[in-house]
Amino acid sequence: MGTVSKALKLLSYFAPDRTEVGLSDLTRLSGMNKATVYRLMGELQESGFVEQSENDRAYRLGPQVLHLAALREASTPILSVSRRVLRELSDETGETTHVSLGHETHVQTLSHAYSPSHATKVTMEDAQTVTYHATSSGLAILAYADPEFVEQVLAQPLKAHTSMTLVDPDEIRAKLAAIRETGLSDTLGSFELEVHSHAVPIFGADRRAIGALAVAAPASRMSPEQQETIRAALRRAGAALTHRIGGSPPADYPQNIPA
Amino acid sequence: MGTVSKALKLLSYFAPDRTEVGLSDLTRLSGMNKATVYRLMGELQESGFVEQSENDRAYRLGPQVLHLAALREASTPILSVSRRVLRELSDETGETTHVSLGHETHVQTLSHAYSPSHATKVTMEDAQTVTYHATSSGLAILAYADPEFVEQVLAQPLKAHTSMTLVDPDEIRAKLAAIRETGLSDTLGSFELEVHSHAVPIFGADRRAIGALAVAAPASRMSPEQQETIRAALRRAGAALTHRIGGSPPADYPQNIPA
DNA sequence: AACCAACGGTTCAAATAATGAACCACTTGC
DNA sequence: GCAAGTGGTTCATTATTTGAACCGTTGGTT
Repeated sequence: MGTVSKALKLLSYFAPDRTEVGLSDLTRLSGMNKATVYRLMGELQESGFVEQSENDRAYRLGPQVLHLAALREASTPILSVSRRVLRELSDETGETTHVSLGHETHVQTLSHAYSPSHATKVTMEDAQTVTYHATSSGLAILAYADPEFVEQVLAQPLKAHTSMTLVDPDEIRAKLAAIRETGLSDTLGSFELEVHSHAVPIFGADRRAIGALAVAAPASRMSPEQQETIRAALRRAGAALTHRIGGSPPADYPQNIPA
Repeated sequence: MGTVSKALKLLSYFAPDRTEVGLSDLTRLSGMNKATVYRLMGELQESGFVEQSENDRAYRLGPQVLHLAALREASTPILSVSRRVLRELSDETGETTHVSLGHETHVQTLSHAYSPSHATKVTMEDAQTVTYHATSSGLAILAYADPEFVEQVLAQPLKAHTSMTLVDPDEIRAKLAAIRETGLSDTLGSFELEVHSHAVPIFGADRRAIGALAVAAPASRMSPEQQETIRAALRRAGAALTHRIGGSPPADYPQNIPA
């Protein structure tokens, strides 16, 4: 692993529940030498990727990441576009919605929206890291990913988040095939019990799945009618989001599924 | 310069008008060896900071920057908060508004809002890089920056963007002192002719200026009354933004300026 | 069709930068 | 006043980065 990768890996230890990290923590988390971490963080700081708290000297992400994100948005505006799509989808379905992006080994939630319709709802945090195999979003992405990428994901240890999580690679492959039939994935309690989640893949300009759009609802509220509402709304919203970021679904993506 | 800094410097060549850059371009822009650029970009790609176009192999910023920005927003939500502040300020003043962040050698616009009030307005792009000395935002930040930082900025060559740009360090120092009197900066045509811009600094938790909030209007529309409206609105909005990101103005910041 | 220039990508000995054990100064809790 | 934690620093050893020259392709010109 090159020096640059090591430095960037240090950035990955920031998380929603750990927005500030000290030098010693980073050293432990990364397993690198303290002097190395210190120097790398110093370089990251010079470039504005992290900044240091005045009093306790803990590191936090710096303003430079906002700048780069603004630039990325200028070319591929998935965030700003998805915000509106999420808002509409939440209003339409009355449930919590979110978009996620597929990464090398995991899926990251990017943005979410709540609906005021119900007092009980699935709550979310942005920038959460979740697994491919246990989430409807992750499975939706996998269903339209390169087969070798799927195998790479399935070759890793698959954690059983709940008793409902699919951890058998063969079962997951079957599930992915089923998802490809409809273009829509759903999981019941496989990441968190009592949560019934539906998702559709979002495609980039190269017709590959780059992320997913999802609706998460309490299982208790998931009547067959509600499920049909969600599936229809999700299909429309997903197609809209894919289109508005300049992407296109692959030729074999089920376009017009009759009710 | 360490390897990490070199890699991160490569990211700085992305701009609103150059969202995709090829290997040879990066080599020329950075002055580094092609093999070096290739390897560094490869590492940036592995970490998801950039991705490569399928057809022409040009690099563009990757999804990882969005993830980090979402995290940064979770701890210091300047972007999401500023969006609302900008909206209100634009509605109130009828003009274009924007927030910028101060960096080592330059200022970067982060987000902006337009007003529908007038057909003619100042147009903006997010993630633009501008100079400290020629913009009201930059001067507002400098007025509340460390004196040594000010000298560092003034020691660089100061480009005359227009005939109105202040380029004499002494004149700029005088201007900064004047800004400190009122806590508000304005420039007329110093970055672009015919644009009259007002700005207030935004302070972080450590009471240092981290950025600026600005209103940019066509000079022709800037009557004394309109100017007073803008100054008052800007003062309020700036205080609100500083407060809502968890920051505080320094003790010597003029708080309640009578009209 | 032959040419040329520019592109992305690759190689490997030489040069340079990264590394890590041990260190210091400081703060916190007992 | 001790012990254990913190952030920060040093410097000989080591491993990585570097860059000139290379290859294969592509697209435009003669």
